[in-house]
Amino acid sequence: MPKARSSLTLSDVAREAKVSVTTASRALNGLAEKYRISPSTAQLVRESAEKLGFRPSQVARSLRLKRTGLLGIVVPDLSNAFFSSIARSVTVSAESDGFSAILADSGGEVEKEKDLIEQLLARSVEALVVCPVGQTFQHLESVHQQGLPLVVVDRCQAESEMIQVTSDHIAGTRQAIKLLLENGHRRIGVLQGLTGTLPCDERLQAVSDSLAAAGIRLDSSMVDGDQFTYESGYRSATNLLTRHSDISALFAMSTPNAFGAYQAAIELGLRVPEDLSLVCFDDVAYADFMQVPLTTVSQDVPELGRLAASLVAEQLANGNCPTQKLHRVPVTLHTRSSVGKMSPS
Amino acid sequence: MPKARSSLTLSDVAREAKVSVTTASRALNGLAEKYRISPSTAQLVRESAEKLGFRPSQVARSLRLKRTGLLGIVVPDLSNAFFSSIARSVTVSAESDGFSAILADSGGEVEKEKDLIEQLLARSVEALVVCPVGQTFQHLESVHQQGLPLVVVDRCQAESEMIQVTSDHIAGTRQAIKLLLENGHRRIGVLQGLTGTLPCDERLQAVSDSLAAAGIRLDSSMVDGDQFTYESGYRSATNLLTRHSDISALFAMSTPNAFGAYQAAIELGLRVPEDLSLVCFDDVAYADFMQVPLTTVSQDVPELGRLAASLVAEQLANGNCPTQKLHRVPVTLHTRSSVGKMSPS
DNA sequence: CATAACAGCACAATCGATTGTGCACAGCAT
DNA sequence: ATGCTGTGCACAATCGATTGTGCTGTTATG
Repeated sequence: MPKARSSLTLSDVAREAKVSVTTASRALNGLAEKYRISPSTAQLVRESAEKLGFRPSQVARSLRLKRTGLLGIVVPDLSNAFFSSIARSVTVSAESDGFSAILADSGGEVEKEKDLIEQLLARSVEALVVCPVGQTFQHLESVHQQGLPLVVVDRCQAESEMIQVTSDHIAGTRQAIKLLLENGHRRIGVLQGLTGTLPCDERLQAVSDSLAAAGIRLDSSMVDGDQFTYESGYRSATNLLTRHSDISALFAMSTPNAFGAYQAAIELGLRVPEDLSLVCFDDVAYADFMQVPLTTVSQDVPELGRLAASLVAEQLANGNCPTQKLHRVPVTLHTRSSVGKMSPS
Repeated sequence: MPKARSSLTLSDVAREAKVSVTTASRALNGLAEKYRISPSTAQLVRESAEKLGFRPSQVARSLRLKRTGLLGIVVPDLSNAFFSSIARSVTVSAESDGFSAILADSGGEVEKEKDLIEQLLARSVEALVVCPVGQTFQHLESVHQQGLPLVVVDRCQAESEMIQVTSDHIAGTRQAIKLLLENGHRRIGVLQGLTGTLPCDERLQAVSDSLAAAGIRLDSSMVDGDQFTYESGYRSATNLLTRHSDISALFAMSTPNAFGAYQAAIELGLRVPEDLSLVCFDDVAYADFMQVPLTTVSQDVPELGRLAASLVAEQLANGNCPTQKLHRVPVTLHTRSSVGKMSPS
C-alpha cells in the first residue's frame, strides 16, 4: 500500500534501494544507459520507488531544471461563458502537453491584471495566455519583450509584435449588416461594448464601412453603450430607441447587450422582429428555445483557446516567435428569427 | 526602468547593494529589526531591489519554506457554467488569500481525475478543491488521510470523514414536488442525471419520499436517464412520455435535461405547460426570455465555491479539520411558467 | 586600560532534485 | 606482475532563497 507521505524524498528511495541519490535519480529518469547503471540496479530502484509511493518534488525539479511546467492564464471573468470556454480549451491543451495551468481572474480590472501577471511571473510560468481587460497593453508588451511566450486572446492590440488571437470581427459584422440591409433596414443602431478594445472598435468601424458601402452614413448619435453587459445594453438601447423613433434594427456587440436591448424594446412596446430587428455578436445557449431566437454572429470560442494553446506550444518548442503575429478565427452567422423584413412604410 | 530579466536573483540585488545575500533577504522580508540590520542598509537594499526590478523566485522560496501558495482545483467540465462558476469563486477567494489556483479539467473521467490529482500533489499544492466525477472516492479519501486540506464540492460521498459541500438537494426537490402536487399533478416522471452520485440519488429519494407522503408510489418505470446532459434528457423524456401517456409533469435533474425534455415534448406534440409541466434543478441564463420560462430549483453556485474556499482557508489557518463534515447550501425555488394546473380530466 | 555588551553583518547549511566528473574494481593483454 | 580499458556507481556542486549562529568592530563601564 503506497502511502504517499508528503515528505518522501529521493534519498528515501535511495536508502531503500541501497544506492546513492544520484543513481536513484538516473534510474528513475530513464538515464540508466547513458550513465551505465546496470539494469538490475535500475530495476531495484524503480521497485523501491513504487513500493514507497515516491513522487518527485516538482518544486525541486523546477528549481534545478529551470522548467516549471506551468502556464498562466488570465481572464477578466471566469463566470462569463466566453472566457471560461477559452480557459477550458487552453487548460486542456496545456494538460495534454504535460503542463499545468494557473488560472487567474482579473475581474476586469487592469491593475489586478498587472498584479496577477506579476505573480505568475514570480512563479516562473513558462508561458502566458492573457485575455486582457484590453485598454492598456504596456505591461503585456513588456512581458513579450522579456522573451516569455505570450499569447493575447480576444481583446488584442492593433499594431503590435505580440502574438495575438481574435475573431474575424470585420467579416462577422459585415455579414450581420448585410443581412439587415437585405431585409430593408436603413436606420440601424449600434450597441457598443467596452470602447477602446479592438473587438469593439473593429466592429463599429465595420458597421460604419458596411453602411457607407450602401450609401448610409452612421451618425454617432446612432451609437451608444460602453460595456459588454446587460445593463449597458438596456441603457443604450433605451437611449437610442427613444432618441430615434425610426430605428428599425439594432446591432448588439454581445449577447448580454442584446438581451438588455430586448428588455428595453419590450418596455417601449416594441415587438421583435416586427417593430425592431436584433442581431448580436456571440452566441446564446439554447437560442432556439428563446421567445425570439436571436440571430447571432457566433465566435468559435473553443478554437480561439485551442489556437492560443498551440501558438504557446509552438513557441515553447521552437523557442522563437511564430512569424504571423495576429491570428483571425472565422465566425459564423446564425440566422434565426430576430431579424425581420422592413415593412414598406 | 525596471527591466525584470527573468534571471535576476537575490545575489544580484546583494551585489548592487554591496551586502550579503543574507542581509538582502532579511531586509526585503521585513526582518531588519529582528536581525539588527541598520535602517539605512535595509533602505539601500530595498532601493537596489526596486531599481533592478527584482522579484524573488517563488520556486526557490517554495522549496526552502515548504509552502508553495498553490491551491488545486479539479472540475469535470469547465465549459459547464455550474463548474466554471465554482472555479471562479474558489479562484478569487484563493487569490485574495495570497494563493494561486491551478485549475484542472477532468473531462468527467475518473482516471483523468486521479491523474490530475497526482500531478497536483507532485506540485505540492497546499490544498485541493475537487468537484469529483463522483462515482469513486478512494483516491480522495486517501488524499484526506494524508492530511492535505481537501474540500469536495457538489458530488459528495455519503458517510465520509472528508469535508464536503453540496446543495440541499432534498429540500429543493421537496419544494419542487410540492409545487407540482399543489397544481394537481399525480403522475410525475423523473429525468435522472448521473446515477450513483449523491445529488442524483438524494433527489430521486426525495421525489420518492415526497410523493409517498402524498400517497403516491414512484414506480421505477417513471424514472429514466443517466447523465446530466441534453441528450440524456431528450432520450429519457421520450421514453417516459411514450411509455406513460398519462404523465402530466416531469422533474428534471439538470437544465440540459429539462431542455432535452422540452424538445422531446414538442416533437410529441405536447405543449408546456398546458399538456406537460416541467421543473428542473439548476437555473437557466435569461430564463425570462425563454419561450416557456422554466420553473427551477436554483443552486447558489457562487456560495458553494465561496464556502469551499473558506473551508480550505480554515484548514490552512488552523491546521485542523472543521468539525462539521458535510455542509449544505440552501437552494431557491424560482417559480416561472413551466408549471401549470392539472386540468380536471 | 581592559573587557563586557551590543550593534551590524556574513558564513554556511538547508530544502530536493539533477549532472559533470572522479573513483574503485574487474577483466584482459603485455 | 604491470598497465589499460571499461563498467558501475558515488561525490559534490548547483538551482535561489531562508535562517541559526558566529565573527568583527565600536561603545560603555569598572
